Amino acid sequence: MQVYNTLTREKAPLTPIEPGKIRMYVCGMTVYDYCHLGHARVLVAFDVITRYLRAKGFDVTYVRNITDVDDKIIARAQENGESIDALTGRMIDAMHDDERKLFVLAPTREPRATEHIDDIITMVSTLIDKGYAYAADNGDVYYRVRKFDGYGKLNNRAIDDMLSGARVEVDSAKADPLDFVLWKAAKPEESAWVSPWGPGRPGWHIECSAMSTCCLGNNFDIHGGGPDLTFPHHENEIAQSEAATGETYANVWMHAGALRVNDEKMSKSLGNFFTIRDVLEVHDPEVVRYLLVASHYRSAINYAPDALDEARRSLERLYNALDGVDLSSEAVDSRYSERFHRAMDDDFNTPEAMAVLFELARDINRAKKDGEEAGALASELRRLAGLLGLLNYSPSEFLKGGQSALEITEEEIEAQIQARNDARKAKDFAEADRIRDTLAEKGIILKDSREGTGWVVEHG
RNA sequence: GGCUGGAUGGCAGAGUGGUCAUGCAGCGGACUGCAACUCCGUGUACGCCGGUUCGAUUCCGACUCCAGCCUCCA
Repeated sequence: MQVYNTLTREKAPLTPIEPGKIRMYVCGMTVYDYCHLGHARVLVAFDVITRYLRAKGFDVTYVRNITDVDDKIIARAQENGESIDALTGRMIDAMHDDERKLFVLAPTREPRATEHIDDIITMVSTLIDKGYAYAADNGDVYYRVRKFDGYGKLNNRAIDDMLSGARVEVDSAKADPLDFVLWKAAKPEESAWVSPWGPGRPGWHIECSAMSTCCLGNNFDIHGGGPDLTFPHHENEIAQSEAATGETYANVWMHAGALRVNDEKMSKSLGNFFTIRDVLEVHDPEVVRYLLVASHYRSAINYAPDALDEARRSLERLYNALDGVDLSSEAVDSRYSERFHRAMDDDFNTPEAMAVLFELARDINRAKKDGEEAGALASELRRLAGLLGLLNYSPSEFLKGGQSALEITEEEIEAQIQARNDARKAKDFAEADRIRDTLAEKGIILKDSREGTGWVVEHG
């Protein structure tokens, strides 16, 4: 199993710290708003990684935090005129709902920053004791970046290069512009936690260091996150944790690629982001998931309207292959499985793994055509796709899906099909075609076969 | 400016030192009353210039262009 490590910028064999076990931490959401497609990308990427590692027999402990204390949360709660707890509670529920819809399995643990304030305070104290942090006059506590030798190693950056680009902060209590905040003093009106440095709340970076260490130990296997977290967030986590514990923090750093919208960066500041729930209003969750899995996890994905339509048509091919085949038989054909695993073993190469799925589909279709038993192949297709979290539905569920939008019931469709088949028997093809066209206008596509007439719902 | 990663057929997207990615779309054929599904066939694709090699899209070097990070963001 080869995995690309952002820290070394190369693939290397994955060697668990404890044989057979993988301890993984992924930076989760700041819960002040609904999750957007960029979140979906990260969620799905690490879901596939977890599913596959487990399928390979690893005992995976997957920890993904929730940031439920932060400036943006405070601001948004105020804006909405609701309490912080009400806001974060609502957003956490919504996030779980989005995840389930996208077939993302729940992480093993989901620690919340507010539940780890003591651990955070302990770590900040340790950093102060070791000389890596200092309490400033304004009540903030800062990390002394220049004190940590390895600073910049994740991003291959020299400290002095950063200085030239650093923003000049007019009104700062920092001893050095590069220093970053570990503990923020509360403003008079704000709710705050008691600390040795006065009332305040944790800085963003420290919570991940504290929670990952608490849940997984000082040294763990994989640390993941979105593409824009490598700097400064992950760089700062390394500085905090390694200074505090004296041990190597995460062995492997994994970062998902960016998700772009119509060839533009998707960002809060540009305001062009799609929430997951908006997209799922219009598109089947598995279609969205397919789109995300069809590219390698590290490459950029461009989200565009056409891309989802194409994803649906590709998925239809897979479901069409499964359609009408008995899926109860045992899946055993090592040829496909071997190739699938070879692809996934190479840094989770999902596009290549999916090529195997489509070859399976073709072989199933050939077998069906030749009247051969296709059950074992179909079961294999379903099993392998399941490792990617795909083909969760029955073929008819998927192919006949989206009926809620239809203005015709299943009974009416069946009645029309019967009427058409009567017309066909009577060689009244004009009438038969008229019925078929009428149904087509309503989004119902008929499929004649030896076994009878079936139907699917047309999309797009 | 610094760092990182890209440039593959109409589109999406893997990969490889020398016969095949895969999907969508297109075209031709088969099946069908006609369709849909499906099957078979089909495309001088690898940014540009040099080098290494019997042979490079794949290795090396230069160049051009693009994106991300360096500021809250997954």
